[in-house]
Parts: sequence; structure tokens; C-alpha cells
Amino acid sequence: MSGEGERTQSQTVKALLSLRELILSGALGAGERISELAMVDRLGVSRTPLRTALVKLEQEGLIEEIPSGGYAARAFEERDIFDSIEIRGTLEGLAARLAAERGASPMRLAGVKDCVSAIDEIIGRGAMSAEDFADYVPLNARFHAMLLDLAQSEPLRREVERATSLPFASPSGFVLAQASLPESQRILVIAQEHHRAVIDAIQNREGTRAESIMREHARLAHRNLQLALRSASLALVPGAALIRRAGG
Amino acid sequence: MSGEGERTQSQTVKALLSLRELILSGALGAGERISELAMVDRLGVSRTPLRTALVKLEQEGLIEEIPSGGYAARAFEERDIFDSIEIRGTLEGLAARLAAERGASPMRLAGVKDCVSAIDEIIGRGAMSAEDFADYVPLNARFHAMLLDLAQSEPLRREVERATSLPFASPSGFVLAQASLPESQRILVIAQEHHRAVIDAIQNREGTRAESIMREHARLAHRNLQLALRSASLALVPGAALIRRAGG
DNA sequence: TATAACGATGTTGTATACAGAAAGCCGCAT
DNA sequence: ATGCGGCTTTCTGTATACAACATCGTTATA
Repeated sequence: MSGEGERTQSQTVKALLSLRELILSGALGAGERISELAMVDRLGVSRTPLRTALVKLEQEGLIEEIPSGGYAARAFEERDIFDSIEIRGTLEGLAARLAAERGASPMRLAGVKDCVSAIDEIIGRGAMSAEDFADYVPLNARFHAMLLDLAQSEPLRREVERATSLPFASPSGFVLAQASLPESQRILVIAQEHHRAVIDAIQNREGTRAESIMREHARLAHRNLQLALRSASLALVPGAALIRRAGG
Repeated sequence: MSGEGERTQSQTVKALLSLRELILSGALGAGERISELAMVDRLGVSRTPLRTALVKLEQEGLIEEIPSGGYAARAFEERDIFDSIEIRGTLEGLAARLAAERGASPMRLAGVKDCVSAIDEIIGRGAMSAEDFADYVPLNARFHAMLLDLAQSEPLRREVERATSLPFASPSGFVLAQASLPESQRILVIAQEHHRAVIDAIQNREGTRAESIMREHARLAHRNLQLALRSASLALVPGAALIRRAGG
């Protein structure tokens, strides 16, 4: 974990990270072609690694091929986001079911429980500040990653990682938007109940229950999506610039 | 094959298709590095489109990055294939549920029914020949594609297409292996019952039922996987060379 | 004999040159 | 004013050159 570890990153990775950030920030108009030469100037890499990054981002779903050549940033309807969340919930449900059916070692389960306890501590602080939310997000991500590990399925891991690469489909996508909402505390309490319940289900080998819980858990994000879309906090969710509002 | 009919396809597509075929045929040993220069000679394209194809195949899951650079063909355990089939079933189940909940237009439903009828005709021929199976495979693929369309969800379409890009996870992956098995006729009859039942469920807006049916439908592939792995017909399934048998 | 250092060779990652095609622009005719 | 045609410019897709790096065989030494 040395600090200079980032210095030796390849040009391709550099291009990928910068480009993704650029796209998510909305700096590139959705639908219009991303000029490679312009990006070369902007990112300081040559066209070769840049094009590699473009191919990867296309597979990721963030950009799409233009029939006449090149790529353009995609725009997402509310429904696309809804469906992406539903897909994530379904796959996480599958992960939970497999974990329950195949059995999770006590050691791994203990690790997940520790994670939940750490979240408990944050929620227990009462009225949560912005920093509290900043503490929450990585822990929440960690919980979801550990749950995925419990299924011990490499194909599923790949699929979930891909499904959550769209930022608004990820478990933490709308958490930050939540922070500014009055309902936030209540939603987190419910989410935490889900976390605890799914562990219980897995421990008891209750596959169907575990699956249902994770599905319902993802549906909290649906609600957050609705709330965020109808409030000013939308700007807090990464990639918000790519969301095409129904009104126009 | 050496005809000029395909002249308009790009070098990248050419490289992608040829490489995929090479990998699936097992011509490239799993785990060992795919030499770009060797592929350049073999496929007749330059390194640039070849590398683009490699990146795409890596996202597809057919090859993996080697830490020291380059890519290698992946090997798949029986469990990986099992899980991939389970993932497909889960996602197709989601598609069926969404189609049921959101409603499918009578016109689209009629198209799916036509497809089922066409399959009926094939199965009705009695003892099926190899050509009968050759007729069956594209129709079966068409059914699954149409079902996916019924959900009218672009994110889900992308995800399913990706999940089925692994040949042994695709709906038609083990059908050809099935052909040589005595149980084949019975399995097809059951599969067809599933096809009919899921349409009925969607038509009646029975989301949960539609979902369960598609999950169970994919589990037929599990059985086929077991049978194929324990018989000589394994060679018929595309990508069989990538399957690492438990024994060895 | 085993091991470590070293050099030769081949490899990938990156930059760049080039050709063909798309897109925009200007002028012209209606 | 508007649509069309041809031209120019710019772009992408592809090939290739080059440098840093990994790999492997060889040799010398303990």
C-alpha cells in the first residue's frame, strides 16, 4: 500500500479512470461523439490506450458505439436505472440464496457480522452528519462485497460487479443523495435490519428467505431514486448528469 | 470460407470472431499466454484490431489478463458452468416476471406463440434426427430472444446477452449434446411445456409463476450438463475443450 | 549438483503514421 | 430562402515502429 503505487499505473488505466470520471461528471454531452483527438489532448495519453479505454467503457455500458464510427456517452431513462437496480437486487438475491444453500463458514459469517456491527455503531450515533455518511458508504460497500463472497461463485461475482459498474445501480449509489433527506435515518435503519436478517437467513440455510431479503433490500434504492429525482439532492449521486428526466 | 462475401466486415470483427472460435475449439491451451504475434500470423490482421478483440473477449469472460501482461484462455470448472446456467435462469426469470407485471402486447405474445408452435411441429415429428435438432436450435434461441424482448428492458437485455455469451451458459448450449442421449425427446417435451407455461403466466400477469418457470427451465440445462459430462457427447457442446473435468 | 547471475530473445504496451470515410461548408441553382 | 452538389477538413480504423519489460537458456560459482 505504498503511496507511490499509483505512479506506475499504465496509460490505459489512466485513460480509463479519467474518461469514466469525465463521462460521469457530464462533461461529455450524451449522444455526441467523443472526439479521440480532443481526449488525447485532455488526458495526456496517446490514442492507443485511449481507444482501449473506450472499448472497456462500452462493455461497461457507459458509452455506446456510433454506427458511423466512434463512441458517445449514453443517456439513461429513469426506467433504465430502475431496471438496473432490479437486476442488481436479483443477482444479490441469487448470491444470498447460494450462500445459504451451500453454507457459509462461521469465520466468514463472523466477518460479515463485524461489518454490520460497525454500521450499527455509525447509525447509533443518532443524527448523522455528512462525515457519518462518508463513513457509512465504504462499510455498506464492504458488506455487499462480503455477501457476494459468501456465495463463492466466480461467475456470479463477475456478473454482479458488472451490474454494479453503473454508478446508480451500485449499492452505495443513492446513499449520498439520501443524506440530505429527512427520511434518511429511517431508511438506514431498515437497510440495517435487512443486513442482519440476511445473515440470519444464510446462517439458518434459509435460501428463499435470504433471496427475498436482498431483493427487497435493493428496492430501497428504488425509493431513494424516486426521492432523489424529485429533490435537489440528485446532483450528489455520481453520474446524475447522464439521467434524462422524463419531462424533457 | 475464403470467399470475398464478408469483405465489408472490419478487421476487429474478423479478429474477434476468429479468435473466439479458436478459443472455443480449444486450439489455445487454457492458462498459457496467447501470443499476439502468433495470432497476427494466424488470423491475418494486425496487432491493433487483434488487441481490441482481446479486450472484448476478456470482458466476455472467455480469456483473462495475465499479471505480467497479455491474456490467456480461461478454464472452467463444472461448478462455474453450473453457476453460469443458474445466473442465466435467474435473469431470464426476471425478464419473464417483468414481462408479466408490465404486460405484453397481444401482438408480441402472438409472435412468441408462433415460435412455440414451430417447435411443436419439430417435436411432433417423432424420433428426431440430427437435422431436426439443427432446426430446433435456432427456434429455441429465437424463443428465448423474444421472451427477453417482452420485458422491454434494455439493461436486462444487455445483461442476459452477456451472461449467455459463454457458450455453455446459452439456452442452446447443451441441446446438441442432448441429441445423442436417449432422454432427449423427453427433455424437449418438458422444455416445450415450460415454453407454453411461461407464455400463459405472462398473459395472465402471473409474475411469480413466470419467474419460477424460467428458473426451472434453465435447470434442464443443469441436467444436460451432468449427462453430457458423463457421456461422450460432451465434444458436441461448443467450448467443451475449456471445461476442466473434476477428475483431472 | 544446485543455484544464482547474466545476457539474449521475444513479448507486450504505447506512440505515431497513413488511408479511407464521414461530416461540415461553401457556393450555386431553383 | 432553400435544397443540392462538390470540396475540404477532420475523424476513425488500421498498420507499424519502438522501448521497456518479462522470460528463458546459459554459464559460472558455491
